[in-house]
Amino acid sequence: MASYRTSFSIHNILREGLDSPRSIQLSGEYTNSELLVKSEGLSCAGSAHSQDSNEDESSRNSTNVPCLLDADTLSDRQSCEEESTGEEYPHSEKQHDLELHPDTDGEKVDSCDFSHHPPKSNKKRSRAAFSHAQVCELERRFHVQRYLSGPERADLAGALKLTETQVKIWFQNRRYKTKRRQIAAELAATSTATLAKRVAVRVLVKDDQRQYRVEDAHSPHFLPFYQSYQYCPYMYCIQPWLSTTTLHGGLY
DNA sequence: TGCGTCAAGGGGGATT
DNA sequence: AATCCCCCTTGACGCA
Repeated sequence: MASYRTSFSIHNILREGLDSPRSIQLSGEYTNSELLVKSEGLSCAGSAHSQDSNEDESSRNSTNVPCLLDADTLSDRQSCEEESTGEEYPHSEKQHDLELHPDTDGEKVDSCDFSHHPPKSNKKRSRAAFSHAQVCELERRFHVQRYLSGPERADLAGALKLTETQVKIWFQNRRYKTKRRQIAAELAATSTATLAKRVAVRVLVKDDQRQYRVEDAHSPHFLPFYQSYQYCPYMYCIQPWLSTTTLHGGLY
């Protein structure tokens, strides 16, 4: 596993946030000290992030919410202790480059400093890994508002030392991720309910006559139709709208 | 090594 | 034309 390191640290962010006029307090939603606590103590850890399904309009209007993280987001990143005590953050070369040239975009990948990891190919794409503090702040902001205006995006990008494009794409991906999870959850709920209510029944018919007694259907070899897909995947090809001539002696 | 996650690529539509 | 968005895919990465 490659560990990306730059001389850039959270303290740099925090120091800039404290010293520069572009304070980390972007829209009165959080303060420098809050970010300091979050970054050094990382109060976001283990918090019960609002589930995606709960990210409703009300959350957009809320202010000063604690820094929150998805469980998965938290889990697949380094521990807070690691990040908070270390002077350096994992960053890709691209990320480093983007920070050095905040106005540039993806094309800059090829001109990255690969002194630590010589490129195998000039076209090899590297994936930026945002720091825990950056993700934490992005998540917190996302929880407050799911869409950013141009100036808001610029402020957030500046505060987090990311490009506006990175912030934009992060919010885009985050919204899509939220939607996917919500759909998956709804699908799981409805399919469970549907399966409980509806059971597909196979009926063997020939010459308009049922070819078995009803009680036979309870025998193990009469699998429900949907179960038979598991064993006969090609069965989905059998369409119910096929002509009766075709299906006589077959399955309905 | 397969799989899940995630930042980014890119197509296509809507808006200005 | 520029910009944003959604949607899906790609490629890198980390983990069991």
